[in-house]
Amino acid sequence: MMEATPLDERKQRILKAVVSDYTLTGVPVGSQVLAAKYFIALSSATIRNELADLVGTGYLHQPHTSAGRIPTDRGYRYFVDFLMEAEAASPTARRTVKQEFETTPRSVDGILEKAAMVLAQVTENVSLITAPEVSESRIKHIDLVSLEPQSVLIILVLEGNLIKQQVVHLEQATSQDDLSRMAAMLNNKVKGQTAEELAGRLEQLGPDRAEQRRIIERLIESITTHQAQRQTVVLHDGVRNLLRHPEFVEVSRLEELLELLEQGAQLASILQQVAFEKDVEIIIGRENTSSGLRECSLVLTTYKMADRIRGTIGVIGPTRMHYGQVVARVRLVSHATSEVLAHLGN
Amino acid sequence: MMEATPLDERKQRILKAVVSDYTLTGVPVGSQVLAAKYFIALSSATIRNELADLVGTGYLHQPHTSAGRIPTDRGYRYFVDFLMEAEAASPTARRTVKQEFETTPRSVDGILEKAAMVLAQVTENVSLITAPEVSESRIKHIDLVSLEPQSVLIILVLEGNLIKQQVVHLEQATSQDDLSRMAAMLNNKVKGQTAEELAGRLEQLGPDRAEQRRIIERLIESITTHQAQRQTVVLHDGVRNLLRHPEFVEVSRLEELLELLEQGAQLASILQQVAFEKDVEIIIGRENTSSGLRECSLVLTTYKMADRIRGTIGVIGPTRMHYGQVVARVRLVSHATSEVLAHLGN
DNA sequence: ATTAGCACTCGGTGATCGAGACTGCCAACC
DNA sequence: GGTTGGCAGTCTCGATCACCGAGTGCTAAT
Repeated sequence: MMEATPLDERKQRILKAVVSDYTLTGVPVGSQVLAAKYFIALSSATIRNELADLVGTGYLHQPHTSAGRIPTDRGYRYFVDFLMEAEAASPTARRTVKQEFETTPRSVDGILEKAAMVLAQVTENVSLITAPEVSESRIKHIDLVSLEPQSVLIILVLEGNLIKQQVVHLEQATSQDDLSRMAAMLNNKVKGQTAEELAGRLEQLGPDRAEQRRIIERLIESITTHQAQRQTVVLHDGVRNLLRHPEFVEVSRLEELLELLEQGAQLASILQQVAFEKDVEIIIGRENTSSGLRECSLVLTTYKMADRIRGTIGVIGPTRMHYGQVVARVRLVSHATSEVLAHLGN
Repeated sequence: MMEATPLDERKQRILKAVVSDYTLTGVPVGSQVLAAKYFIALSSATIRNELADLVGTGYLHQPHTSAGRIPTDRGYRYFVDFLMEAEAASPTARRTVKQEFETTPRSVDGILEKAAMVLAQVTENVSLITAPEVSESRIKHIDLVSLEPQSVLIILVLEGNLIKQQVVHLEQATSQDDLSRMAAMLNNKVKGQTAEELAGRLEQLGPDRAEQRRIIERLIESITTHQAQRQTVVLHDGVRNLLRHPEFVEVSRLEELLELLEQGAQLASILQQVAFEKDVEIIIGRENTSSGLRECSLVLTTYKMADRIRGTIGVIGPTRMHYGQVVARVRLVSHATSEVLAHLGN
């Protein structure tokens, strides 16, 4: 591995200029362009020397001998960590987000879908959103519907009007009337708890008729285990945006990426590992463990509901992206989404 | 437009051979290849004469003077209408479908998602499925949950354990207890009806306390109108499969297609127009009204639930596809899906 | 009606060449 | 010593060209 050479101020400015120009044009940046556009005071020869150093220390890459320079993953990393200036989201983007969020469905699902759509639109990349963990969500309402004598449909209404269903088989036949009574009782007991908390509360149900108790235990057990083993859902939108980026004319990259998106599990684990301390997390190129993301970067942050962090929201795009702008817009949509979710009520 | 020349038997055989060979190889088919592989008894010169006729009548196309022939949309149409032989789905495909459907979720949503996945896999194309029309589905259970004093969450459990939710605002505050009573009453009255039928049944509710009656009217009105204006949902899967087809190296085609898939409305209207008389409907290339589908074909059929046709299932792929095989596999998955849905119970 | 033969057309491949863009290096300069 | 102008060298890219081969259309013979 290259040693972590500290960069002097001029090298930093040059690196920054290379990243800026390259993200803008997509063409390797030469010393003359740099001298003309960014460093009027310096000659191209001087810049050449500096560029050679930056290649030597691994921040820049030279596709071939007579070409300009492009940033390496390491160069991008240095850029986003130290050089990138905070940008504000453009008025256009703000307006789009505002308009789109003016009318939203009154459910978490619908809001997150819309958020994915908007984020894809304003960043011109693929958006990603993890749905809130069901097991951490408070239960608002339970309903039990008899399907067959020994088969019950459990409906959970969670905070944010998120609805989850599951079918459970009982050992004994149970009528809809009995189920309704149990549902009424459960509603009093469990309201406002999470599925996780439910597991520990079994004892507090108090002595009831023994058979009902058995059934209720079965139902609660089903709820807790079912939700625990459920893998995180990742919504996405905007794949069409990728096609506009020249780095995806080679279809093989796209194929790997689509595979990741369509199966979802691997992405879920990446998104769940997002460090929550930082405001916005950026993962660049080969920093990704998935080989399909070698040429991509992720810009991720979190969103909240009821003042708790509930999920990850962000985008995936080519490594050559305008990080400042994307960060600003991801943050914008994240805040807007949290805001809308807050108004959903308890 | 070309006149509809009836093709003599030899021309038919040649057209069939061209389609078969071209779908297999992807290379324009020449007279020598045809003579060697398909018409040992004939010379290439004879075949050349026939080919020239077929070009003249619009069934074949010649990319340039010294190239072989490829089928036109018209050629494909003639092929699928008159020449295509019924194929059986391969044992591999059968096995895949069987295995995948062995464990399915006990809800329409989950089953259709799985069906989309399987169909994409066995046809190596993009699969499409329309969800059943909610307004035509029988209501199994209604639940009312108070969100805020004047705001109610309506939960409908439809046949197939399909759950639909909506939020409705009331003119007056209503307690959860009152809502629960109304829900119980509604459950007795509406069970087994469709949302469409509900509209006409208002009168039969009988004289109740006037205020409750008003609320119930409001709820039912909300259900019927809400469902009516809901646009059909189109599930899809397998976009990654398209990238394997050489016709999509040109990314612009892909972009149009993705746009269609991600917005969905236009596709929905196409799928809903599928003629139900025919077993399998095939739409070829420019027969499509959408410009994004100019180079694609659709192979569509229907699926059933509770012995009624409920939706469309099929694939979208390049015009150059192995129609016989795709038809067999679409039919296979359609039947398997209907079968699984039947076992969901009422 | 079929076919062998033949001249012709045209796309694809590979080689060649020149222009242009940059570099690296060196010597001169401040 | 850092900086700079100059220059030779390298490499990509696009255009041009010739050639090969596949495939055709036509004609005359069968």
